[in-house]
Amino acid sequence: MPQPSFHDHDHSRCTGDALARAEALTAANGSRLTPVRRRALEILLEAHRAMGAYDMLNRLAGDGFGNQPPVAYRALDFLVEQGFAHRIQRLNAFTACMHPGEDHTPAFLICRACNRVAEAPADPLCAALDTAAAGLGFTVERSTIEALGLCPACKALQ
Amino acid sequence: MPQPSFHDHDHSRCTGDALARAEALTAANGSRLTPVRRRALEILLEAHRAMGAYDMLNRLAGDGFGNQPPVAYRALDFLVEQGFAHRIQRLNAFTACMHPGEDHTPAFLICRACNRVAEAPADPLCAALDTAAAGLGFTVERSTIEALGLCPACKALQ
DNA sequence: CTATTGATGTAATAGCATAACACGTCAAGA
DNA sequence: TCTTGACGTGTTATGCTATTACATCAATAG
Repeated sequence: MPQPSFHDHDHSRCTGDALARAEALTAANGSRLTPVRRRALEILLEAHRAMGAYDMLNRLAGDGFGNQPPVAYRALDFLVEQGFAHRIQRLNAFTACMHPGEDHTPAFLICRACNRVAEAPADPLCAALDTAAAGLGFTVERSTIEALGLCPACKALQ
Repeated sequence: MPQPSFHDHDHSRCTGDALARAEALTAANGSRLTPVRRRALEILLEAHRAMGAYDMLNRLAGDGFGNQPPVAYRALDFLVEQGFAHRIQRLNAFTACMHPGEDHTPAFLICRACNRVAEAPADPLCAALDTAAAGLGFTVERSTIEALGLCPACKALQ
């Protein structure tokens, strides 16, 4: 199940998979995938693109949940903590994780034309970063790797 | 002239150097290092740490420049465009570039305790990222590499 | 001389994020 | 059973970050 956003794929299936995995993981670790949280994850998965907290808030409010910012931020923070979603710094936005439960630090490829985001494997990159940092006496706890550019589809349209 | 922020160094000298280089570079490329812009760069260099746009704005306003946000954002955007400063996505903040004119894409090491930021060389990392992205058909134009963790000094205090 | 460009100043607004408090539920332990 | 504590949710209010739009001015090219 290779790269997500820049390739065609059975979307309903990947959404269902991710939800099922989220259920399983939360059940296993004692945290709770409550209705808001679950719905937030569904929305992220269905959107299949990076989504701002306020967009999420509107969707949640439309579904009968609260309509104040903390509602969205709390749900999103939970999903990020659990590894079900990632935060894209550059976009102030969130995106569903394509590999929940695998404990990875991905690189994000952000298309500046269509705004889609893909995850790319970045474990070797992170390792290199850790090493470089260690050389300066710095201990890395979390890393952010994001690239802005053009996805294949948008490049073709230029 | 190795790593900046996490080591002692002659700070007034590095500030002067950077300013002089900025003068030279702008003179050479036809852009103008106007008073606000120059002052913004001085402030960044003297602060020697990442600084939010509104902190910058206060400093600039105190020096007799305008006191509306665009004043700070325009100066900072200019400095970033010219390569005299970098934006730290994770902090919504800006920091003076330690190697102006060298056209590099650094990695930033952000200490979560003292909030200081150091630049680490990241050209190999960027190259790896470009390659990984190219494998997915994605063309990288700009990359952001930031690590959050503990600097040597703060680690020692734990 | 004037048309254009670039820089600055200002007002207004949009967008992102969090602190603080109230309330309800549920489960563990007295 | 009662109660206490932890957690989750809702809401108010606020603060921080960033941009759009418009007016003004100076320098310069034609």
